[in-house]
Order: sequence, then C-alpha cells, then structure tokens
Amino acid sequence: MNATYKDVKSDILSKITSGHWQPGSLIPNEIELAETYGCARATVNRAMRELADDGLIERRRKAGTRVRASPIRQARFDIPLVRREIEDKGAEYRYSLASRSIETAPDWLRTRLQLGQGTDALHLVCMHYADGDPFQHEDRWINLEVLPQARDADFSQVGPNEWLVSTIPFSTAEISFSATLADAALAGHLGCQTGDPLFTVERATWFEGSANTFVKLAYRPGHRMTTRY
Amino acid sequence: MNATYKDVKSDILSKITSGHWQPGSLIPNEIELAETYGCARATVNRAMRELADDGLIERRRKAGTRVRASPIRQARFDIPLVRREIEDKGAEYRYSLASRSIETAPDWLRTRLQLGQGTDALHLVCMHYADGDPFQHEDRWINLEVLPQARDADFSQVGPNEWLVSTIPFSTAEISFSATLADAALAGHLGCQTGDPLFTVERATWFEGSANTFVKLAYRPGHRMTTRY
DNA sequence: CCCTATATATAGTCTAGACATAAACGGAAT
DNA sequence: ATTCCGTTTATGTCTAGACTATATATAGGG
Repeated sequence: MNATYKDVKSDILSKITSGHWQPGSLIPNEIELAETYGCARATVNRAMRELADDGLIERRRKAGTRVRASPIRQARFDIPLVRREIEDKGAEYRYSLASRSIETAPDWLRTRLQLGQGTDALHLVCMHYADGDPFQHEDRWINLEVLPQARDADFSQVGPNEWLVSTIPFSTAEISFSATLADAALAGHLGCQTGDPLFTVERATWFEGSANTFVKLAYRPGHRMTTRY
Repeated sequence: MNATYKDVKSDILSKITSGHWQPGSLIPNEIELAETYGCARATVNRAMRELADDGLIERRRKAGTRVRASPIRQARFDIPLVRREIEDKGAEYRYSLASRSIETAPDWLRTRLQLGQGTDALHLVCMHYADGDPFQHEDRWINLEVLPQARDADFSQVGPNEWLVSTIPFSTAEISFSATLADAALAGHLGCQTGDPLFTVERATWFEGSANTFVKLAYRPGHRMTTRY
C-alpha cells in the first residue's frame, strides 16, 4: 500500500530480473497494477514509463506492456571537459597550445561538416596533461564563418573546448569512437611510440543548423572509457 | 495557453539554445512558468524533469532551476547484438566458432570478475562476418559455476551472446572502450596486418550479484562507433 | 561572532479523475 | 478473401490540489 513510483519501479524490475516475468510476456495493465500496489494509476505510469525509457519493457497502446525479448542494451557515457576528467581523478590539469593557423578548410573537413568552398577555418593543435604526463592530444578546427570571434580569441591559456562551451550556449553533436595508430607527430606529443594504438574520439558540433567545429581527440595509450548500466 | 509538456520543453529548450537564458542563469520557478504557459504545474514539472535528465538544466529544491554552465554532454549508445548490427546494415551475417575449451579462470579474469580460486570457465573464441568479411572477433569467458548449463550448450551454430541473452533474463554490466593492437592471432582471424589498431569493447556482466561472463570484442580495422545527441 | 533553531521557498511526488490517442479486433460491405 | 469502419482497450497526457523533502535564509541565543 501507498507505494511510491520508485517502489513500483524496483518491484517490477525485480520481477523481470528474477525471471518471474519472462521476456516477451505480457505485464498486467496499469489499472490492475495500481490496485495491486495500492496507488494511483499515474504512479504506476511513471514507473513503467521509466522502465520503457531504460529499454526493459515495450509499451503499445491497446496492446499493453511486454518484457523486452532482448533488452536494448544502451550505455550512457558522460563526455566531460578534459579539465574535469583530469581533475576528477585528483590529478593536476595543465594545458598547452602546440600550433595555431588559419587555413581554408581541407576537402575532408568540408565534406564532413558540409561547408562551402573556400571557407576559412582556425586550426589548433593542443595538449592536455594530467600531473605533467601527456593525457590527450586535441586536433581542432573551428569554422570562422560561424565563429569569427575565434580569430581574436587567445587560446594560449584557455583550451578551445572551454572557450567554445562559454561561447556557444548549446549545440547538437555527432560523436564517434575509433582506434588510430600514433604517427610520429602524435607519438611525440603523447610521449609514446610510433605505432601505438590510441583510443580516439571525433566530434562534430552544430549550432542552429551550421557546423561550427570539428575535433579529433587522441588519448594516451592504454586509455579506457568505462561505464556501467 | 493549453501547452503540452512537449511544447513547454521545446520552448524552454529554444530559450536555452538561443542564448536567451544564459548558462548559469536562474529559470523562473514552476508556478510562474505554469502561469506563463497556461498549464498545470505538473506539466511544467515533467518538461523540466526531462530537461534535467538530458543534462541541460540543474534543479535543486529551494534553490530553483538553472541553465547548466557547461552542459553535461552525454552520449547514449545502443549496444545491439552483433547479428543485428550487421543485419541492420543490410549485410549477411555469418558466425563461426574458432575454439572452445574449459579452463580454470586465469588470474586477470578472477581479479576482474571477483571469482574464487579454481573457478572453472568456458573459454570460447568466435568470429562474426558481414557479407563474408571478418567483422568482429569475440573472446568470451563464461563462469561455469553460475552457468553450468553452458558446458553442454552447442556454440557451433549460435553465438554465445545470443545464447546468453536467451538464458539470462537480465543483467547489469560494466562496459569499456579502448584501442588495442592486432597480434598475429587476431590479425589472422580479422584478415588484417599485425600491428593494426583495433577498436575494442570489453564487457563484464553480472546476474544477481555474481559475474557470469566476460567478453573482449575486437572490431575489424577502421570500425567506428557513432552516435548523435 | 559563531552556532543553532525556525521559517520559507522551491522542487518532488502523489491522487482522483478526465479526456486524448493509437492500435487491435470484429463485423459489415465489397 | 479483402477492405473498411466503428468499438474497445490500454497507454499517454493533463488538471487542480495536496503534502513532502530539502536547501537556503534569517533570527535568536550563547
């Protein structure tokens, strides 16, 4: 009686995880569950809605609610600023700018971000250190047509990621993970061997429809990105 | 007037993305917003709760709701079965079992999964192909104390991941991404060069408190895992 | 001046009831 | 059989109001 939505959620969850309600089977409807738990239907609804968001159950009007046959396993990663990633580990953060130049966007970048011909871009190469050791190499391109103020910004002290966060209120992004090989330049910056495998994150972000930046982040060898679900 | 929670949510979102409500600034409280949008407080609450879940705003009782200074950028990845990953691309899926053996769990595995000494484990090495080309190499360990029925299961036709999904109703997992170098054995299976960088996923899963399986998945060279947010 | 009780503002949740919407079902017309 | 249409049913959402929990602010006491 008087169950909260969390009570309901965890009870249903345990019925699923224990196998009491088999994958594919139909769960009682909201009205019945509300009676069972002695609460309002809205309370059951919230519990079920969250379970559906988590990918554990599948709901359809009129058809009812079923335990998913194969639960969608979705992992949620927090992608923090490098500074926070390092400071959260209790290490001291240091930043340095390796190079800065203004170039017309190369073809691969124009394709990737759907830019017009002859678009100027600011190209930055930076390093992020944790307790003095190389942690992440950043290869950044900023679209100067959308962000002309980047031309005059000083990136020698503050990293472009932090500058962007404070300049652009919000943006949508496409992010992808892969593995790349350290070339001579990367190895030099990261203090590793040429040929080392590096975990790499690439991110393109858009603000109000037009691309503003693309970045390739290479982590030091051995880096892992971990999460639980 | 008569705004739905989606209306409210998207209106607030646009006020944030447009910079109308600056990062760090305080958003009107729920009662005021309810009056503004001409709806019930619960409707505003749902909109705001979802925005908070998305990491765009920060809410605290009494203190009110603020636009996040640096939005938590969280990416959500769906981790499908390899079969689906391949079939969704429109390619033909093929599976093969490369080796099968029963071994006492090696030290690194016992540490990783917190197993007792002398625990027996089923060790499987498999390959997943897309249109005949090597797609993913699977190095799987199954805890035979928790899943003794794996001893008699036939993994020559059905991959261990699919067998596990149908055997264990649900489980919690720890997943991590990294980059590894192809050794001779891996290169042979994946048809690539020794020394190629491979995007690698490791996953340990638990069922009702005890670890049941650990897997290391190495993708063919060049593989990317992509998402939008 | 610092510490502690108390007041207060705000988000968090619950309720009972209502109406909206999508989808499955069954029967009727083709 | 197949298509179409109304009925039914379960989820989806909204409302007005109430109570709860928590963090902050303030006033009072040592």
